[in-house]
Order: sequence, then structure tokens, then C-alpha cells
Amino acid sequence: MAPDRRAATIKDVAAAAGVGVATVSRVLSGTGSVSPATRERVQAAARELDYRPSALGRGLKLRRTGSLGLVLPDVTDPFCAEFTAGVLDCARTLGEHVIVDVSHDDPAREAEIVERFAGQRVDGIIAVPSGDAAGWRAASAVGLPVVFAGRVLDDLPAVPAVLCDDRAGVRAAVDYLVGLGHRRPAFLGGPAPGTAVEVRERAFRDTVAELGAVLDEDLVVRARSGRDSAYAAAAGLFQRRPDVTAVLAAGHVPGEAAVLVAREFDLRVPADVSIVMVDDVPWAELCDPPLTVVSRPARELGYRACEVLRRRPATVGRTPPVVLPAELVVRGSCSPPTGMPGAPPRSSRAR
Amino acid sequence: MAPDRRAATIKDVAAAAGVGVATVSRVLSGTGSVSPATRERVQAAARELDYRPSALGRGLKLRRTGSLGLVLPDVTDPFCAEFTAGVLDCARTLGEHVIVDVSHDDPAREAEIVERFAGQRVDGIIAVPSGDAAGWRAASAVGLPVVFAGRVLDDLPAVPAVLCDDRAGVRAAVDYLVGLGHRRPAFLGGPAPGTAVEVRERAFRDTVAELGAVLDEDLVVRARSGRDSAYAAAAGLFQRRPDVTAVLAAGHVPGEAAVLVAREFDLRVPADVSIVMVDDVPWAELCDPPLTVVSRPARELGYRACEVLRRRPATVGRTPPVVLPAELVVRGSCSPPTGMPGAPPRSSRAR
DNA sequence: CTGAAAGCGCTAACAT
DNA sequence: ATGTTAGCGCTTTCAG
Repeated sequence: MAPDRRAATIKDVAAAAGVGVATVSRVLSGTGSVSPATRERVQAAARELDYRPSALGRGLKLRRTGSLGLVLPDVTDPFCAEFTAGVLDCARTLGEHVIVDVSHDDPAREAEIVERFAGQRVDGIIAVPSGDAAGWRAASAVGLPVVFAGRVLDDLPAVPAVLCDDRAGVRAAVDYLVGLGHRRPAFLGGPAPGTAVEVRERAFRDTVAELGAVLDEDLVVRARSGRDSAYAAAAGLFQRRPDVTAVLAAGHVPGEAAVLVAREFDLRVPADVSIVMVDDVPWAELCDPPLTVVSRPARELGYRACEVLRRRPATVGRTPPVVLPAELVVRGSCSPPTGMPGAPPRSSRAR
Repeated sequence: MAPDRRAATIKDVAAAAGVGVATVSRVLSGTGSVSPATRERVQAAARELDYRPSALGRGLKLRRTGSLGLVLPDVTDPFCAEFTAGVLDCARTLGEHVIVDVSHDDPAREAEIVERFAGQRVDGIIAVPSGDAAGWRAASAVGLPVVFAGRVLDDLPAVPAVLCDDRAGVRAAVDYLVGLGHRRPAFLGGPAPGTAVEVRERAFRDTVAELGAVLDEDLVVRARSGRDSAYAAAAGLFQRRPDVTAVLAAGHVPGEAAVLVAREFDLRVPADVSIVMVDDVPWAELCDPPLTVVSRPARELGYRACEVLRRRPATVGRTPPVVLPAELVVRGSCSPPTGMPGAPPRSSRAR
């Protein structure tokens, strides 16, 4: 096993085995027929030389690289991380490599990433898009298969997508809250990376209206991106309206802010204020009380996105999006508002 | 912008601009000299054809792909995610792509990933290794630059590494606990993905001894991988020894277990039991009380690992590992043991 | 069953 | 300043 400076090529193997390169290729790729004798010789030579076919030469010839691009707003976000795990799981079964990069929700940066991925000749791209359609339009025009996850861009309905039924999730949450007796639920919006918060806000508004509860505009607050902004928004809400009895946080960032601010203001959860948060994250269960959440199947979403990408070539025209359900996970952060009868519900998920 | 079935090649651009391929190459790579006139023509043609140089052809010629491999135990782990963000940051400045894959701490799978990365001809590999030296020995024998992070394999001292001074971190934590008056601190070990828990246990033992506190073997427990095992270990500890006044959790998984179990057993933190956890994670600050932790600079570690990889070619022989400090972040989960005077310390990190 | 040869897209001499 | 050419490592007809 000589640690040569340069990796062995197919030629080296051919020479060592005393055959032509074509034969080596056949043996190693299992294509065509080779006599058992030569097959054995070739394999021995390959092993001896520690030969590893170059994906470069291969890709050049085959016009596919066996790798796909994944662009996320932020690897650090629990949802994205879980999503990535799903993509990786599926990619593995497909024998594809995954190139990852983060956009930080910056359209320009996202476009640049797509550009670079295209240069790498990835076989396809999976993205939790940041909102700007321009970069993507170019990409799919070039014929690069793209799959969106967690969100569709209205301007690009032709791009296949795997989504989570956020609308239904928010609906369930509001329904739960109102059912508990909260007449004026508050909404704490804030961009949870890669999610359509607007969709949630709309769902919130619609549901509140449908259920005959009161939609108090003063209780619908939005935060800019970032923890601090979410914290400020939550603080503003609680300060301005000490009468809030329930809040629906549109993502884990505003959710954290709500918990923190409630504690800061010495509000007991759920006695003084009930909290529901969209996105289940590990700490939701560790919180005291454990947080009731709308859980999105992040991992599954990732897996499916990857599957869709593989099937993509077969499909032509606009594919209907894959929609996965969101689940309301009732734990301990909600109870009837003060003055109402009824004990705070216990966790519905056994440990 | 004709959406051709096949992407434009350098030849197409050359033809369109009425020049040779070399000229196109020169213009686009900024190498050599070209007359402003032709440069302009070439650029126009490239733009017109929506030309994107193929990394495949380029890589084949240049013998470098501009991409590096990152192998982690688990993308979902907060430490790994943060580490990845650091790698991505640095890779971006270097213009490198990052192929990610997860080993789940399985040596066989890890070896397979390395093998595949080698086939992809990555320019180098960054790994939070899972413990088995075999696969890595092969890789570095082939001349593939490798950098380890968070851990070195004793069998492979020649592989450069970026580490965190876990030992000092644990030392600081134990010192803090003992200083508070805890005579018999407990240690809750458990494999936090990709970390040398043994190192922490050893540091714990050494420090306890040095400080003249009591090293009670019965209070040193280990868990296998996984949340459930950590939970069981913690439960066992608290049950067997209701007299524990302080526990050092060797990672965020055992840390979570400790918090959960303490709550389960109706032990007040820090009044009844003080808790320090290795690894700072978002929820540590959200916990009530906020958890005192030994924080490892995950992101920085990732960034540095990537830097080291770039410099690698220059260096020959064994490089001394880069060691970054661990920081004890005092929040509110520790106080003197019951019966001792002194108020529980407040968070030292302003919000 | 096997080998020779033609590229895949690009860069870097080497001409001109 | 710019064009020609020889590969980089691989797969795949096309002959034999």
C-alpha cells in the first residue's frame, strides 16, 4: 500500500491488471460482462492500488454529479437542523452527497449560493427559501431541479414544494385557546427562519373571527428578525396590555421571548397567561411548565423534499405540493383564564 | 435567455464571442492579459448564454474541487450545528463548498463517509470524529488533509486538531461548586455527541481530589448514548443518593436529564441541588433557574478547524492542536448546599 | 469478452 | 494578445 502522491487512476489499475481501461470501468461499475478471471484480477489491482474512482471524471462524462445542494436560512435553527437531518437521511439512501450553505434569509446571498451550486453542477437543489423569487427563477430556467420546503413563493407556483399545514396547526391552537375560555388571544409574530409567518398570522385572524372570539388589533404584534426584536415585541405587548390571558407565538423565537418576558413580569404560566408556540424544540419539553406547541414534522419534511427531488425528472409541469400535517402537542402551558373554572391540563405526551 | 436543454460550455461562449476557448478562460478567471475589447465581447457572450463554468471540468484539470467534507455525529445536536455554522462561515470566505454527512457516532458509517468524500475528491475533511482510528488512518495515508475537532484520537496524533480545553472548563466548574461549599459533588457522564467525556470525567476526578473534596465513587455515574439512558442514570443517582447537593453534567443531554429528574423528584434548583452542565445551549438560559454552564466556543471551533485545513498543505509533520478556552458561565443553578450561608448567585451574563 | 478511441468542460503550456 | 492543443479521469460506443 504505497501512499503515492497522486491518487491512482483507472489507467493505473488497467495497467496493473494488464487490461484496458474499459474493462476496469466495467468491472467496477458492474456494467457489461467480464470473465470471472479478469474481474478478479481487476479487483485485486484496484484494491492493491487503493483505487477510488474519481467523481470528477465520472461526473463529467455522466453529466450528473451525485450531489445536491441544500440552502437553509440557518443551520443553527432547530427546525432547519432537523430538516437537514431528514434530507441527509434520504440522500443517503439515494447515494447522493449534500452540499449545504446558509442564506441568513438574505435574498442576495441566497441567489449567490444558488449560482455557486449551479456551477458545481449539483443534480438538484432543496431550499427553505428566504422569499425572493428572482434568484430562483433563474435557477429553474436553467433546468436545475428545485424543491422548496416549508414555504412556497407565490411568484413561482411551478416549483414543487413540500409544506407543512401551518394554517391547520394555528387553527388548532387558536381553537384550543378559545375553547379554554380565552376571548382575546394575542398573536406574537416574528420571523421564525424560513417560515411563512404571514400565513400563520392570517390563519390566526381567520380562526379568531370564525370562533366568535375577539380579534384585538392591539394584541397582534410583529417582531423583526432576531431574538432581541422578539423580546422587545413581547415586552411591549405585556406592558401595554397587562390584561392578555393567552398568547400564540408564531415561532420558537417569539415563543422564547414570551416565556422570558412572562417570567420577567412575574406572570405565572399558565395561571396568569397561557402560551402556545409554533415549532416544537427540545427545550419546550424542559420548560417549566412544559410548553404546549404546534409541532411541524421537520425531519419528515426534509426527507420528503429529497424524495420529491429524485422523482422530479419524471414529472413535468407543476406538481401539487406535498402537504404534511402540523400537530398540536398539548403540554402544560395553557389553562383557562383567571376566574374560569377548570384545572390546567397535563402533558398529553408521556415521557 | 434561451433555456437550453444543456448548459452552455466554454466552447459555446468562445464561438459566440468569436474567440478561442483559452481567451474565454482567461477573461473569466482574470488570468493573463486580454484586450479590453475582447474581454467585453466575451463577457457579453457569457452573460448572453447564461454561462456558468463547470466545476467539474475545472476540478478535473486543477486537481482540486473547491469543496471540503464535514463529518459530524449529528447535525441536530446544538454543538454540532453551531460548529457547522462556524465551518460554513470560514468556508465561505475561502470560496469552498461544504459537503456534510452524519455518522451517528458509528465508526463503520464514518469510514464509509470518508471513503465517499475521498471519491468526491474533496480538498479536505473536517471531522468531529466518533472514536475509531481505522477509517481515518486510511484517509490520511492517501494524503487527504484531515482536521479533527473537539477531540483527538490518541492513535492518530499526527492529525491536526482544534480542541476546546474541556479539562480547564470542568476544573473551573468543580472549583466553583466546591468553593460554594459542596463537599461531595456528583458527576453525570454520558456521551455528548462527539466529545471526549472521559476527559471530563478524569478532569472531574482530578480536580475533586486536588481541592480536598470527597470523590465519592457512588456519585460518579455514566450513561450510554441517548436521552433515555441519561435520564435513567440521573434518576438512579438521585434515587440512590438523596443526599447529593451538586451535580456536574458532562454534556447537555445528561444536563437535561438532571434538570428533568430533579423536577420529577421535587428537588428545588439550586436550593436542594446545584447543577452545572457542560455545553451551553439556548435553553440553558431559558431554564428556570437559568443554568450555569461550561460553555465551549462551538462556532469558533468550526471556524478555526476550517482555517487549519486551509493552512494544512504548508505544514508538514505533526501540528500542535489549536486549543480554545472553555468558559464557566455562572447563571442561577448553583448555590451553597442547604444549611450553608450565602445567597444564590445571580446571572453573570446580562440579557 | 475485451480494447481502442472519442469526448465530457476546463486550464495551462506552447505557439503565433 | 490570442489561438491550438494536450490532457485531467471516466464511460461508452464501436470494433475485434
